[in-house]
Amino acid sequence: MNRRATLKDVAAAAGVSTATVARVLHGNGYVAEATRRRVETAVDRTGYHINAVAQGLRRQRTSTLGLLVPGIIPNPFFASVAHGVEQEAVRHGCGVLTVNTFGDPERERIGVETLLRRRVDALLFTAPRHEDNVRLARAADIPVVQIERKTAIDTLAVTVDNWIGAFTATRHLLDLGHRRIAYIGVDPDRVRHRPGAATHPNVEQDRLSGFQDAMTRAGVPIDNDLVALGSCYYDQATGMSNSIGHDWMRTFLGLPDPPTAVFATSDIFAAGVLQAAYERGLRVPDDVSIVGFDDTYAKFFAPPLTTVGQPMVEIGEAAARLALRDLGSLVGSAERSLGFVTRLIVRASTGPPSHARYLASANNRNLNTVIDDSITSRSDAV
Amino acid sequence: MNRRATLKDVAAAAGVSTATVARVLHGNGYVAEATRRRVETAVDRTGYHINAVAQGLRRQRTSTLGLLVPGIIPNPFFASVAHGVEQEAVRHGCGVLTVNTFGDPERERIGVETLLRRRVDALLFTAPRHEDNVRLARAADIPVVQIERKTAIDTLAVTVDNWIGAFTATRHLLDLGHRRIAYIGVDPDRVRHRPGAATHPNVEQDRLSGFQDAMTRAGVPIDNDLVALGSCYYDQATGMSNSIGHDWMRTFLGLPDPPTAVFATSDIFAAGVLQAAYERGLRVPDDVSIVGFDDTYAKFFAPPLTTVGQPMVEIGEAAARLALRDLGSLVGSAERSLGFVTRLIVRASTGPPSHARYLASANNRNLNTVIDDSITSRSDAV
DNA sequence: CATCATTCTGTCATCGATGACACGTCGGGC
DNA sequence: GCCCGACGTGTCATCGATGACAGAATGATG
Repeated sequence: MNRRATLKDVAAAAGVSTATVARVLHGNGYVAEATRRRVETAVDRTGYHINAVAQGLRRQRTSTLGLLVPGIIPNPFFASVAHGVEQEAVRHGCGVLTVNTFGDPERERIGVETLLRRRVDALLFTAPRHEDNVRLARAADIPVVQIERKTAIDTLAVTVDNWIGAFTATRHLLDLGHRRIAYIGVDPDRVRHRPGAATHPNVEQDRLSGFQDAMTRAGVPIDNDLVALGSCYYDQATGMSNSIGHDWMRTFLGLPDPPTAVFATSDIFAAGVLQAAYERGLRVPDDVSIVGFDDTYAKFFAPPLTTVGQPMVEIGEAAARLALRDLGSLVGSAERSLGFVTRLIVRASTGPPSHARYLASANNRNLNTVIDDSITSRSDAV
Repeated sequence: MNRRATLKDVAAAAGVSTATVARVLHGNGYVAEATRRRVETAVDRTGYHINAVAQGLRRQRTSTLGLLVPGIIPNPFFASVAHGVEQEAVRHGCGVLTVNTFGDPERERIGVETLLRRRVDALLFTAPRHEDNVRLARAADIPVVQIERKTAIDTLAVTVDNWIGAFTATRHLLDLGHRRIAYIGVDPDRVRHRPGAATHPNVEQDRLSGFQDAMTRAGVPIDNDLVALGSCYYDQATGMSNSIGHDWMRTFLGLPDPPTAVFATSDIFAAGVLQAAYERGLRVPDDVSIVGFDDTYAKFFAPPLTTVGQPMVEIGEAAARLALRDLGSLVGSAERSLGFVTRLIVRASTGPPSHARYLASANNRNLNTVIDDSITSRSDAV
């Protein structure tokens, strides 16, 4: 079995024409029962596997989605989205070609060109980095989906409401009685002013606004000393983004009046916060409460972290579905954009501040909240 | 620009034949300077991207690797390996088609067939699940690489020495003065007796043996109450593998003479151990030392975990290189199998047991060890 | 001036599957 | 006996790039 069997080989083995074999393979057209059986045994005997390359050329359809991700390391968020995309694609008989861009516009461009060359049926950008690249994809006349972030180019899109996520998390802390709440996030301005960058949703701005709005509505003043804005979510070189949370938390703890709660806009930032707290011998949530974002690492920490969960797998699935639907009917009949919401997942890292423990009680307003008792039940840890 | 431009379109636009355009594109054969320029502008003007599908059919080579992974969730080990594969593939101008098998033999089979249909140039199995599937791939006459685990079928392979990893970790704890050391791992027998399963290296057996051998050589008896053997690394349904570590640690802590150190064969097991310790108000490493495995989550924990690191990205890269080299020269001139070693990464979760703190000192033998001071320096935490 | 190597370009069969089309054989209804 | 629809099967152009081959033009050499 040196050369792979072709349709022709099978046809010869079964003593029929290639058209008949094709009919058997795809189950369309008329084929006599006896012939069908003869062909089927011939297929088995020759170990024939249809050649998807030739098929793709002929059909002008490869049943392949192209997926661009900034890097599945170190952020498991993208791994989960990619997983969702793959899962949904497989359900539709499609494969997924994944390209890592490392968040670099140039690599992203190369990725787009590679995928266009390979004639993917649709192109999915996760956190697109430069609008020129999205435009390039658009020009190829295939469905394009932007996930999580969106450049100025109009395409299909799947996004998440970050404002409500941040708002709910902050509100949760306020409801517990916290007043000195620190925020560790990324500076919206630095992201905004990158040329060609994604503009909507403005993830960083929305998270910051959600925090600010919750504070303001509760009549709690925001102490600028407690608002830490970095330049990015993780360091490309070292990947050590937890050091960002760690360093800021150390700074906070050096303040005359340190925060009783910290809201970090990523589980990895929160990891650093937790580490700094641990170093000082602080108990969580007894001495300080911590909320993360993403629900990636959160449940593995000690204590398991309260966090703002994003439906990562569902996002990926929705993106794939959007792309594949658009493949079917070119008229954009249904919606071209899907929005998801976050949910606050309450685990064991948040509780009332020590000085206000007495007013704890159950005035914890319910606003899109889930209690995760899976491992360390709340009562267990407090 | 409704239809994508083809070679013919470019040729027409430049007033030459398709052969000439091809020559310009690939830079081989003779082309007059003036013609070359004319063709190049025609390429730009038409927005031409070579059709890799047609190219693949003609050349009988798709420049695509097929990668089977049990699932990039919840285990980031596979995500990192996949990342390495992708990175190396891109360097060689190849793409990667990834299929998740969820560790299910049947899904693995379907994945192999899908990838064979798509005529990938090589097939990489990460933790192959059933030897029949590997055999199926072998029959297709393309390079096959088995990563991390290996079935009875002979192919190219990339593996890691787990024995030395477990041995070193245990030795590290012994050197620190620990005698009551618990082991949380997976039962080698349950894995071994799965039909068609991977047999080499026997990851579970090697890790257990490494632990046992280190203890035995140090003359320390093994308490079977402190050896926990589960059935798998993570629960397919819930993915909550940290509960395994959590539950076992609770059991250990209920013992009359609890362990002073725990060696868990996965960072996620270790996460559960850490959580259980935290619930009891124990300090790490002051009250109990913890060592993990994989170096996936380890550095994000509080305190950052001492762990046995596996060179995940390098493994992926090596696997891709092996596959691609074999593509070039069909004669297996060089080695057909690559072995990697683990390294012990010492962070802040291990220290001398409290009753033996006085004999701590620096008799910490060096055996393939790395000290990671990146965040929480050791002295800082102890 | 003949010869030959070098440079430059075009023609066309091929990779393997597809599906429109044509052709042939039934059996039933008129 | 004729016509028509339902079956059953084969032929062949096509998708787009490739590269072997042939042919043509140019310049150099004896």
